[in-house]
Amino acid sequence: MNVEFNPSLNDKLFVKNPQSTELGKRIIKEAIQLISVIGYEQFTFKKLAAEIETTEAGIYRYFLNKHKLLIYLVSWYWSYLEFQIVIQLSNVTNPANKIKKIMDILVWEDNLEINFGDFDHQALYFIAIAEGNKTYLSKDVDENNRDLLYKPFKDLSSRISAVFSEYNPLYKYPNTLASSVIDLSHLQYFFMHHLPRLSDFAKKKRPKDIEAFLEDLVFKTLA
Amino acid sequence: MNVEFNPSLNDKLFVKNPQSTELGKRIIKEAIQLISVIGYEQFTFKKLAAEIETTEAGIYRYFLNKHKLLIYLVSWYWSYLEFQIVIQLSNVTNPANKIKKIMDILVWEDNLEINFGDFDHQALYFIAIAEGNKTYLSKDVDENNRDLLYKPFKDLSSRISAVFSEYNPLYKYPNTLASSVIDLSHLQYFFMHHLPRLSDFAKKKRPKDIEAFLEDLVFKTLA
DNA sequence: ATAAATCTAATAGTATTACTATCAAAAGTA
DNA sequence: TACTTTTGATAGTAATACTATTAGATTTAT
Repeated sequence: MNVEFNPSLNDKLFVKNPQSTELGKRIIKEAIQLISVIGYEQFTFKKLAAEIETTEAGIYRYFLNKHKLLIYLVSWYWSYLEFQIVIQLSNVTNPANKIKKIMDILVWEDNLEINFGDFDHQALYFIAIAEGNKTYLSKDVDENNRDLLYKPFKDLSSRISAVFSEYNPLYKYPNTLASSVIDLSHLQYFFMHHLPRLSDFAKKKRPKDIEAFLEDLVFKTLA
Repeated sequence: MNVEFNPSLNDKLFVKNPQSTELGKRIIKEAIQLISVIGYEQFTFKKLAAEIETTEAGIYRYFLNKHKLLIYLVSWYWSYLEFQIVIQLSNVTNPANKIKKIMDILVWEDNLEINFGDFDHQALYFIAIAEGNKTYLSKDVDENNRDLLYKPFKDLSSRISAVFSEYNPLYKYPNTLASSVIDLSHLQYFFMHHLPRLSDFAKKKRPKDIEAFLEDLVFKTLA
């Protein structure tokens, strides 16, 4: 199945909109591949340029630096998750079921039947896991925040928070719990694969176990 | 009050033990200052060398690169937290009180009356918050893990996990919950100050509120 | 249809970063 | 005194993170 999904990301993320040209789209597609393979630190515009057979300067025409490119990719991912939540919750009325659905969306299996755009979704998921919080854990966080670069992340969090409040209007920390759950869905996936002693799921490495942990945590906390 | 606390950190973290010489100790002290001010990305050995009036090469004699130096600093911090837990829990018998004490240690006020070593403890706390997970969110995580570089973090997590299991031996995910709580204690401090919509404490910015959130979360989850 | 304007690509640079190597002076130690 | 360790100073390299300039291609205006 193939549906259109084109989130309108903040202008300040790019010099020139990569969705507007063929080269721009190739930059996005190959950047996802390359970052997921070699990691953000080892990733350079020069290496990316070599992959897509253009020049460094060609990429600078689209993105000011690699940090903005990372924020662009991860923002796309947050928007995508929010969109998933909106459509998958559209015909669910029971708040408990909504929460279960959200946990299912946050923790992936590679069970995605709907593909948006021509790129490797799982690679983008891995980028969100391993590099996602580098988008804000930097000294320019306040400036970027003023430019609204983290809006997709906050929108996602707010939407989850709203469901938590629907389930229990008296719970005092819905925003904190929502941002925590998003973060943990990634962190525990990483620990499960790389730092087993920090996890209880390292033997079987089943994403479903992380989902169970998060569901248990959320339902008990909201009870 | 001044007490000795010198964790013996893994040999592979450094080329030459910085605790063994005066210059080494100055490197640690000023690195903490500099990283907390300009952030890990902007931090370079050249800038650090300028601060302490030595040369770049002088610092390379102690640390292979800035990533190892960061892991060194953060490892020191994990060891320090574990030590705090050990001493502060030594005369507490009630598991619930132990958990409260742990949350209190994880979330700081600048209420530290005991100082170990000659450096800015709060600056190191800020480094742990903003840069801590960059120590493992990198492509060399598996190699570093084989070299046992993350042992202090895991030891801390295991100790907390053990208290959770003491409180409720039937809880299925003590390790996951422990590593989650450590991470969240930092993440929510960061959100509270920089990304308010992701937090419920941005108005008052009181660390005690984060502590209350975590306590509530842990006790309900373990119940 | 042609000139002007604009958009894109390619080349060539620079400053900084992340190192490595070497050599000699100073200081502490046996 | 000799020996080892520590520090300092200098110099250099490869890679990174950009910037500036120009030429070619494409679009638009007349």
